[in-house]
Amino acid sequence: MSFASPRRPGRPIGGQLVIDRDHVLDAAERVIKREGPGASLEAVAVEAGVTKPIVYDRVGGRAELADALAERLSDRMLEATEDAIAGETLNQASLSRLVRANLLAVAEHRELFLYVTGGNTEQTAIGRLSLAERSTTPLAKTLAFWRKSQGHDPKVAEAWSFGIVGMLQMISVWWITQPERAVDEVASQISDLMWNGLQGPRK
Amino acid sequence: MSFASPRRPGRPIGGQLVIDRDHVLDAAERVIKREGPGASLEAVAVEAGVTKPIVYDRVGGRAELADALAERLSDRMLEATEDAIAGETLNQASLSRLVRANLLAVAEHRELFLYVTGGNTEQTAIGRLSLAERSTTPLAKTLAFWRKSQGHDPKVAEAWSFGIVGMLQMISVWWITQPERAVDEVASQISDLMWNGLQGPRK
DNA sequence: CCAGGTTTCTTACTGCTGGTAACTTTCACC
DNA sequence: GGTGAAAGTTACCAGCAGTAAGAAACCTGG
Repeated sequence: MSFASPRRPGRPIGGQLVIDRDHVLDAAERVIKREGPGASLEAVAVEAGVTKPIVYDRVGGRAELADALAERLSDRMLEATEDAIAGETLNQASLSRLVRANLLAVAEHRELFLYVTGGNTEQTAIGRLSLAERSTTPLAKTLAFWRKSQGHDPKVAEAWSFGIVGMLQMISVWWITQPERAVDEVASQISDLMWNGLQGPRK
Repeated sequence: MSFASPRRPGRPIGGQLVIDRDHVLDAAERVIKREGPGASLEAVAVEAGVTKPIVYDRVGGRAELADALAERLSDRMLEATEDAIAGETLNQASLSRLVRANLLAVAEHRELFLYVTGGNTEQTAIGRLSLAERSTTPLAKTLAFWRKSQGHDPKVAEAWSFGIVGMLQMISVWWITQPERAVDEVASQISDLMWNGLQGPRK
């Protein structure tokens, strides 16, 4: 859609804006999937059928692109994990399915995941946190509620959610470089660790 | 030491090799500490008092530099965490000290940590795994032994150690961007989560 | 003692990328 | 119709990773 054919400089003949932000972001995802996490903004522009300044106008520079793609990716992953537990109350089995769904979602968007969690060169932390925070914010709320309902201090929720997300991210990176490993086994092992940890201290 | 003054091309007057690998790596650490994780190889060369081809000869390109620095950093962090538990058998209190020592070590080498765990652009995963694997390998051994001694299946050790290291890395990144947060509180919360998780299923 | 090869380092370059300034064409309004 | 805003493109700059080629000192065989 919106095939900006004019190779001619100047305002397009039809008038009005032709290329929207999502068109550029879609192109970016295709390029990253094809060329890997090292894909350049120039390649994104070519894939989108526009020129570089358009990319900068619509989404900003490299850091902002990573941030925008992080938002899209985290939405998809949240959706996938929520589907996995399907409204069921949290228990060991549903947690295992959640971890499994997370691993599979990362594998499906492998290159995109590496791009988003990878370096923004300047402030590397931001890139990794930007994906993480979109997951930790809802997770922290759930955790705080869960803790309170069990008569425990909900204050740990924020730190725990970052810990859990970090665990999932590292396991994902590790797993996608170990293709022979069975996803069910890894998901089961990790969900065991998480589930026991979440129970709080034994009396 | 080894102040290569000759701005003149050609073999140095004293004969023999003058700049060794460690000299370049030391310079790289200083530059990264001063200029942040985005420091260039050119800046490293200047700081070392040499030119770029020397850097490439001694340590290789950007990826190899990150790998070499990851090795140094992981050595220091392992030392710091081992000092924290000081040979004591693993329990909840010593685990908390371990997590605390880890956080403080990351804070001390903040920029270097971000450089090492940050993007190697091309294959981002490698950079993060290279630091992680140096921690997980000994940790997995310890975990496997611990599990066996408690009558549990030691097979989970590898996945668990990656999960734990990922948790620590993410918590570290999060914590160093939240300077107001008390380190003892975070260390205590995270060690709680870990300790309970490690205990295995309750009967 | 000196010619040629070896070691060690520098100069100078290529190719690419992120980012931007300046120009060009069309539209919309009065 | 003329004028300014809108929407693009061309063409550029600066900086960086990485490398090829050359220059000075040292070493070795005759």
